[in-house]
Amino acid sequence: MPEQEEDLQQIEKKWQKKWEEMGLFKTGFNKDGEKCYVLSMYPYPSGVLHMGHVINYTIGDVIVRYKLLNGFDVLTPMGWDSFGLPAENAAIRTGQHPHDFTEKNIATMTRQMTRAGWGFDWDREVATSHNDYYRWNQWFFLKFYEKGLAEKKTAPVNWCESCMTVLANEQVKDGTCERCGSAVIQKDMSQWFFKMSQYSQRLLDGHDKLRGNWPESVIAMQEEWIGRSEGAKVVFKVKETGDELPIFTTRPDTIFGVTFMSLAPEHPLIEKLIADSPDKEKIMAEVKAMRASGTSAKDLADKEKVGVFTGCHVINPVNGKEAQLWVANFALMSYGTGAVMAVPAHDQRDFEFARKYDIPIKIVIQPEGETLNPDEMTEAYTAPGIMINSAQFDGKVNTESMSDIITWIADSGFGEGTINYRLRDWLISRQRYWGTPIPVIYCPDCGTVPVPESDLPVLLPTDVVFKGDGNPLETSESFVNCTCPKCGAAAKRETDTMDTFVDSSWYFLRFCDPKNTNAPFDKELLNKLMPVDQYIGGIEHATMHLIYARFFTMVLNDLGLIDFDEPFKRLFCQGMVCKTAYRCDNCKWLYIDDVEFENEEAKSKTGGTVGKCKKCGKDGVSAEMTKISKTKLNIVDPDKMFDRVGTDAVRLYMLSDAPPDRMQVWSESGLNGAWRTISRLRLTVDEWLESGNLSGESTVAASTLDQQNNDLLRKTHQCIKAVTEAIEGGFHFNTAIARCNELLNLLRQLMGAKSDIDGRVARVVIETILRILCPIIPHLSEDMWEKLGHNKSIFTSGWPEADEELAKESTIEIPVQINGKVKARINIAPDADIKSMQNIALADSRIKELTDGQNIFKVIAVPGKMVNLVVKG
RNA sequence: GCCGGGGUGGCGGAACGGCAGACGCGAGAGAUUCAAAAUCUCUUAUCCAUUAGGGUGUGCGGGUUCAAAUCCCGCCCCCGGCACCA
Repeated sequence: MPEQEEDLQQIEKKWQKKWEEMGLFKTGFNKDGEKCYVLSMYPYPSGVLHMGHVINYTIGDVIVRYKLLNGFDVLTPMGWDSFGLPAENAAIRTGQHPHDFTEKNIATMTRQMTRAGWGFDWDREVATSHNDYYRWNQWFFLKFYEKGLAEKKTAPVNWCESCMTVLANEQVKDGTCERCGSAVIQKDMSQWFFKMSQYSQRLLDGHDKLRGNWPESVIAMQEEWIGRSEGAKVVFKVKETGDELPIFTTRPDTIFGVTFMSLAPEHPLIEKLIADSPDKEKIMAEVKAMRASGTSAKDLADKEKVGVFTGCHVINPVNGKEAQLWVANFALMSYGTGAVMAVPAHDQRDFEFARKYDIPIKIVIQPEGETLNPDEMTEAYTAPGIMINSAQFDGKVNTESMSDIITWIADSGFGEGTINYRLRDWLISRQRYWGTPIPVIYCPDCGTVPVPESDLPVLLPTDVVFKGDGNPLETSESFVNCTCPKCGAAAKRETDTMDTFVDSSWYFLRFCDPKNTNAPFDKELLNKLMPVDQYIGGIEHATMHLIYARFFTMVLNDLGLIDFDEPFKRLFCQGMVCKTAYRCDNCKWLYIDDVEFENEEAKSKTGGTVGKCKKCGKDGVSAEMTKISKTKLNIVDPDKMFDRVGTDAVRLYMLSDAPPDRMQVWSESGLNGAWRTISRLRLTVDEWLESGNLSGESTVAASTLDQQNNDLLRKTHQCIKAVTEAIEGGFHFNTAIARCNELLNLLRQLMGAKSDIDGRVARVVIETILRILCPIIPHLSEDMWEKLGHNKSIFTSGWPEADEELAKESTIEIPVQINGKVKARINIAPDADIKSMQNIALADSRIKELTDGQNIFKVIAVPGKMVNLVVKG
């Protein structure tokens, strides 16, 4: 560990100041270069920097610096996602105003982020809780409203009892609140929505542009979330009441097999259907029980299928047959039409339901050469087969007849072919204070009136009370009471605020023009700077932020405000930071210091038992590699790490072990290794400077060198080539670092052997390593670069170029195999032809010996790779 | 169940048709030191011979090929996402 921590921090500060002075991270630094917008997801200002931020912003910063070295004009902004619940909860707890709480946290985190040395253009900083930002949320809302894309409607919504607010579908995980983990209930409420479902198909189509540049998994998650399915809408009629009951099905081929129909418990028609039933009360009680039984994943998964017969029947339009009409707990009001035609023979859910309630099962699809018997079936038959009992479709293969059936249904007036999406409208209302007020006024005479553009922003009032029971905004008289902009009558203001995902749906646009007071941004500036060339963030935003932002961008494009419809050209998702956590059966999670390891090896184990608990003495403490978290007592404080080894060593370690999209394992000893690597590099520079043998020249002709120096020079160019490919091929910084280590090891080995290294070659080697590693260890690279006599920043030195000629080997060693097993090695010219390779291989003494008296059937030679002899005894 | 990503030494990982284990961590031995830390050198997949060499090895079972961790077929396991979606 470093002895000169003071020194390290001085060096870091010195160079951060220098970069600031030279405007390294300002747009226009490489003003003739092609633009490159590198964006790391902005943080919520929690007040504490955690390792997730560190990996995210380190990757972003390395890319920024790499692009700068490659001559790009880089845009690297940063800001704050500063509206949201934690500030408000803190206000309820401590009485501190959310604004003060937020500003304090922003100040703390700015300090931490600056200290980390991440290159952001702070002149472009935005905070979404400032009214010069959120006023434009309101402005966009008005535009959406004009276009009919913002709408207030009463709908069953997700309500979190603990957060006291509604949640968007995307914010409900396994039936619990994504934020606080408590149960989410369904409630009918009148709420504001953005009509995102209208964009389902476009969101899906847009993926074609992103494929190859976005992680496959994120695209897959979005596709799943949007949930397109093709099928048909068919209108059934209720025999008893004459009501029309449309259903959506993806299996119109089974429509002749309908034996009952399921309605969602929330279906609006239920009350009317059972109005005349003698069992009315009883049925309604069961329906209510179904509605009440939770929506949490656990409930759903183990929930048995239950239902109640309404006493009514539906008429199947295709054959006029009657079928019982049931209410069933597995039918969802939120998908399709809330009514499902049930074909128990060919759908597993319907099958289970029919068996339970003794409803007939009718076969309409038969596996080829078999005859299904409804009484003996143990599960639904869902594979392809031959249609039977299906009128004119009998004898056809169901999967091939799908479109014919849909055409027939449409032509006969029974329904139509249709596409259904799982994606629903985006609920943006939140019953909270710390967010953007929705700019709407309710007038007793004029109804819902949008706030005129000229009256924006609608500011958050300060005369509010935070008690924790309901929306604090409602406690502000000055806010709620207003006059109608249309007629001047006394009116009430909307007290719902916007989901904070509205803020993050366009912050990347504001970064292009952060100070604009006349508009959210200037279109021409956006045309120059957008789209984001490289976006970096966590995968947890796959179906929330990344869908909302794409939707928002498409709407702004339709409104003519921007000229592109996909905001993020390339997306990179970093892996989680994990660390071994220890657990004792008695004492639960343990700090590593409370574990008595059974042996040295146990210290590096990432699973199984490792030793004794120091607290209670119990044996069998288990180790587990898991995401860093407070509860598992395996957190790492970035600030402490920076103090101990400096930010560069932390950065180097974060990137050196695994590719950055994989899980990162945090270990103290690994960090020490990174520190050692840096120390060796610094030592090497110092030794050369002290020796006085280092040349001032950094160009050297290979022809003037002896073999050893020539070799060193060649390895240097091979290193440049390999590193460039590793970075361009998907940010494989781990192998890039490994290549530099190899080169440094080689140099130090020669130095140790007191070899006669040419001073010019030494300079080339050292400077190449520094120029390659400077995006990763920027402060110390600059420091060494300066020591080597440079008076301009290393970041103006450009990315080193590999000289293909110099990188070429004069001879290479390749293996000679006999029947696929390596038996000897030979030296050949890298461009030796097959014939000469064969000759050299066959002339090798060891090969001669081994093939003596054998028949050589075949000699395979792959130029530049290997020779294989096929031999039989 | 479906979708995505994985399974390689004690550990993180490299190689992605052509020498398996780069680089780093850990461990062992030695050098230096009064001593420790730091640093440096060597060893480190495994088994047999241990001098030379030989066998076995990339989750499991098959296949293609002169050659497979890599390609194909069939399984198993781990991580992440979705899941009564009609």
